[in-house]
Amino acid sequence: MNPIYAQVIVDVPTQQTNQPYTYAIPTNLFDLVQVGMRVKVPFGKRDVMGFVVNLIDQKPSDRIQIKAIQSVMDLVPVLNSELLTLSAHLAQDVFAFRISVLKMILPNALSATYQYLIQLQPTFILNDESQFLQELDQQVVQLSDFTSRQRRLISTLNQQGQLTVEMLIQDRLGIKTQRAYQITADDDLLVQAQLNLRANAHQQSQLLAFARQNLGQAFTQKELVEMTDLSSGTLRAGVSKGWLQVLAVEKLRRPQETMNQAHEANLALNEQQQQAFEKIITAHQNHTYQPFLLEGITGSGKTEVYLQAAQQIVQDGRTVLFLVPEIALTLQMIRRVSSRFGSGVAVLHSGLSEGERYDEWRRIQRGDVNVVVGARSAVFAPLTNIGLIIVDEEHEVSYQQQDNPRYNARQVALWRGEYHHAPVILGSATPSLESRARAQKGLYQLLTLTKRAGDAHLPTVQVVDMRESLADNQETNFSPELKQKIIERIQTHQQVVLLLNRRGFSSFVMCRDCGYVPRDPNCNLAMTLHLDSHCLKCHYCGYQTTIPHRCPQCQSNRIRYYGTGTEKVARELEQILPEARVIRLDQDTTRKKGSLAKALQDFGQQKADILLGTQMVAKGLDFPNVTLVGVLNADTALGLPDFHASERTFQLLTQVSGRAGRGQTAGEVVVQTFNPEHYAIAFAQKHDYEGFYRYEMRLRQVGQYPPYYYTIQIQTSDLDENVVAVHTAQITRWLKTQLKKDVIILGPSPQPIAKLKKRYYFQILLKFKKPHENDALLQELIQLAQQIKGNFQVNIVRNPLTFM
DNA sequence: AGCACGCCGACT
DNA sequence: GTCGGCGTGCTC
Repeated sequence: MNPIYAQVIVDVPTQQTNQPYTYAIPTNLFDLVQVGMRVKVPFGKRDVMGFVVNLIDQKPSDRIQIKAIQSVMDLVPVLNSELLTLSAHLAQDVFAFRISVLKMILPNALSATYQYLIQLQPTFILNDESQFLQELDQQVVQLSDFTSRQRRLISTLNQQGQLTVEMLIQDRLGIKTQRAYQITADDDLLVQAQLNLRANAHQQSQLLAFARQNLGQAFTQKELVEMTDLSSGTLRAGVSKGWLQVLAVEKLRRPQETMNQAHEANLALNEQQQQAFEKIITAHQNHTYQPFLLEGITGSGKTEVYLQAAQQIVQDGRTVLFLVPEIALTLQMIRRVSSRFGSGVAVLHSGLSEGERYDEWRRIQRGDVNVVVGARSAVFAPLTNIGLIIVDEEHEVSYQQQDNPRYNARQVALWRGEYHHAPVILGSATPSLESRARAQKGLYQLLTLTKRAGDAHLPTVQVVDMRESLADNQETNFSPELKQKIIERIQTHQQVVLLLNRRGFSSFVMCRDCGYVPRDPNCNLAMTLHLDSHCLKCHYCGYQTTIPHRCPQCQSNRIRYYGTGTEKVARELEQILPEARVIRLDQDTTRKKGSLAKALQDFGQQKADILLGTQMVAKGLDFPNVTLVGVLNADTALGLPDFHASERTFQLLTQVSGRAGRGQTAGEVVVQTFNPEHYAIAFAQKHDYEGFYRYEMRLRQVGQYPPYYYTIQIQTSDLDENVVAVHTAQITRWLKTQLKKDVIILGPSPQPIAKLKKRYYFQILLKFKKPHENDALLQELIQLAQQIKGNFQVNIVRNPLTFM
């Protein structure tokens, strides 16, 4: 029997509607409705968009009244069964609504817009109240254009027949078309036309000649004009005489970076690269899911391994998904991939316009491409037959989406690799502890690259103790050592990269004399400065204390918050080195599209001596003439109230050190710090990732942090401070009775000041051993919290990266 | 989300 | 008495 009911996820993102609704398929839509398509369905008093997730032949229950699907929005499904399954899995995993996940997976262009067509009828009576309707400059409106009072009036007038309201659900964006001509006449007719032509009608004669040679074919207007040198007027004449027919053909909006890339040749692999390559290919040939952790020092040629493996997979007829972090270097990497794979590449990243993104997505959807390269959201590319997934710089936090749905692209990549029985390469010079630990356990296969390409060596790293530099009470960003080395480089026309670490900027207190940072006695994490309430607070467990005026360690009174900006540093540079040409790179200077690329290009062409920037200068830049890297303040991230602080600092220092000495001349790195003995800095100095890994893992184990424990953050909020406090305490009590004894509960800990939209926030933190052991309970918590009246809200974050 | 229902205070 | 404020509940 034919399925006559469709289960639909409706476009209403609430807890109560987070379930499939059953609709009847009317007979005229019988052959049209398929799983994975978007449909318009009546929902309550209005129509909404929805996704068909299942077809069934029986009502799930006799008690419910069933409505019929109104219309189908797609000709072919926009979601295949893999992505539908993934959406269900992700919704569970990140505690998000299924509809939010479905919409996130698709390009924005396919998210419905809800509009209304309002037409005034002859019976319309104009008065003060209804005047706004008369004054509407267009008939198509959005509900948000009106106040609730106006909406009420529209509804009344509609009932009285004074106006009609029609609902329009549309794609946010259409398919762009281009005028084209098809040669529809047969040869006889064209010959006849040629005979009847006036002798001086050269243009038309030329058109007829062209048409006879290309019978039945179609060309865009642009192509025709270029090929024949005819005017568009002649073409129109051809149409009116019945030789040609006008049609609209699809015009794909292609991102600029994919165009006209010169082909790049393969480089020879060294022995280590070759070994890594072969292991990956073997997994591919065996058609098995196998994650690889490719741990290769900076400059060891990880990219070459990715690209050659990808080539092999493409040759074998399967497709490749290549993820790069959303950083300054995304475009550079995309160009490189494009240059190897030509027109078979699609790109997806945040810099695309909605139209470009939609069109690239459609090229993938139809199977026109075999390689997709892009940032976080590219992990949802509708590729079929995936043979390899690459996650470059797998430790990057930008793979984690920071707002709901908070998915992690690296995790999704592994999920898809498993689904397609394909190898997944996680590559990094400084793998995340989590991934490295999994390699240790044998869950991932570890591949290592320890040699730099060519003759290049890793740079020497000098650590400068800023406590000494600042002893003479000068507030400078430059130690004498760094100053001296910069001067030398500029005199010999070499280039310098300076990193000003802004992460954790001025959010904590540090002693300028001894580097002491107040830490919370329970968690041993740096406490966050709250200037408004004049206190220091541990965001992890809620411990709170006053701001010290004297350093408890050395009794100095120079204990204060710490921070500086690139602008300030640039001014100081100008004083020290007036002749140096400096390019500044930070959020402010790179906000405009293309300005970052321009700045990097200028630096590459040596139009400047010094590149001064924030985190974005640390990753992936490859300038052979850079022989000195200076880190102005290595410490700031260490002050973050986050157990990842050391890991982030080590990664940043290692990555930025990798920018020096990529050419013939050896490189040097100067790291300025108030904590010269800190292990993250010491291991980075020795380029010793493995040493850092072992040391940090011991600390994580003792402190009961990931990767030894999984974490869940339960965020609660309300407009009323007392209400949220009471409910959060209640939830904590409930959790204590429900959770297993070995689950560690931290908190509740309040955020003392109302944050966004005047809401007050609390958090509870759970630490536990098995990844999904509390999922059912947390779902139950969401259900329970939903029944609480008022503005109280609960939000659950898996593996949080920040703790308020 | 958006819409109706229903309860309460402020007005022709 | 009724208009309209908003809290509450439902949508196949």
